Amino acid sequence: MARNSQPHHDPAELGELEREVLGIVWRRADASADQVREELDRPLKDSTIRTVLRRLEEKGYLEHSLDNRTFIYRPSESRQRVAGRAVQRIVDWFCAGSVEDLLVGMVDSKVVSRAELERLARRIAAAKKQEGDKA
Amino acid sequence: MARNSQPHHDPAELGELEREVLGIVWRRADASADQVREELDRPLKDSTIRTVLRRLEEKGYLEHSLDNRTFIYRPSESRQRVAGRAVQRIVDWFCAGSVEDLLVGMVDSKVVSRAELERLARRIAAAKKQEGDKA
DNA sequence: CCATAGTGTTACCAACGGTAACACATAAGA
DNA sequence: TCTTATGTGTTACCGTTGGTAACACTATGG
Repeated sequence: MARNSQPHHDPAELGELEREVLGIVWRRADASADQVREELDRPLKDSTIRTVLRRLEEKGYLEHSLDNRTFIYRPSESRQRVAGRAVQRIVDWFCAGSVEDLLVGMVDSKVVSRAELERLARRIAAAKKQEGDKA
Repeated sequence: MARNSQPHHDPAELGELEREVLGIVWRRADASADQVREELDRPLKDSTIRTVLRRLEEKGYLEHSLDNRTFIYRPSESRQRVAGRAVQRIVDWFCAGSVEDLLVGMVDSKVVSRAELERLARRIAAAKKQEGDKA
């Protein structure tokens, strides 16, 4: 299931290399296969990179345009957005849909540092205030 | 990588059925293979369930004890804790380690409802106050 | 017209997860 | 004691996914 026809892809099902490449494209905002390869530590063949890029596009993470017969890939979505959905999935799976529950767990397991939590709370408050009335 | 010898397992690499089974054990707090099977909608063979349970134990999510030659499985960790680490991984991968960044993304993509955010902020504040001074 | 640089296609293999059969042990009843 | 039920251990098969790449094709620039 979920492997059907839903428009929204599934960030957890990215492999190591795919994540790495996607990360590079996100960092650079756009990239050709060659540029990606240059930013990789591992010495991978050109076809490898291109396969990964194509797969990422098939999965909906990237789009490409042409720059003079060279494919320029750009992210379809911000990494925050993708991350957000990934977290949503985790929440659904493991926390019965409750984000609070998740946060409690993160506090409990010290996944989040206290300092981070503090800034986080501030940030949330700000976001809430900012969007608080519309909708 | 990460498939090496680290003590901490990787929640994203659970399959559909594995998550389902793990969820059942979490809900029940403990369960035998038969009990798990009864709670599943799908009609799966006994050996299937047991294979999944064993794999979950190998991956570190479950432990078992004997109740009169029957294996009783129990979670090794709370689901919140596992979820917490899963989120941590996502943050590392997609948000350069910044939880704030993630939260901003979640707000942005409306993954979290405003009501949830509100309760969340309250909860964080409470947790912060509660544990605020020790450590 | 040829070489260079890029794409499209196809493939191979290991690992994983879903699914299960079968063999083995042993407690419990006949 | 012999047998049956019940539960475990082992092994396997198969489809999908991801890492990796070769090779063929096309068109551009010299």
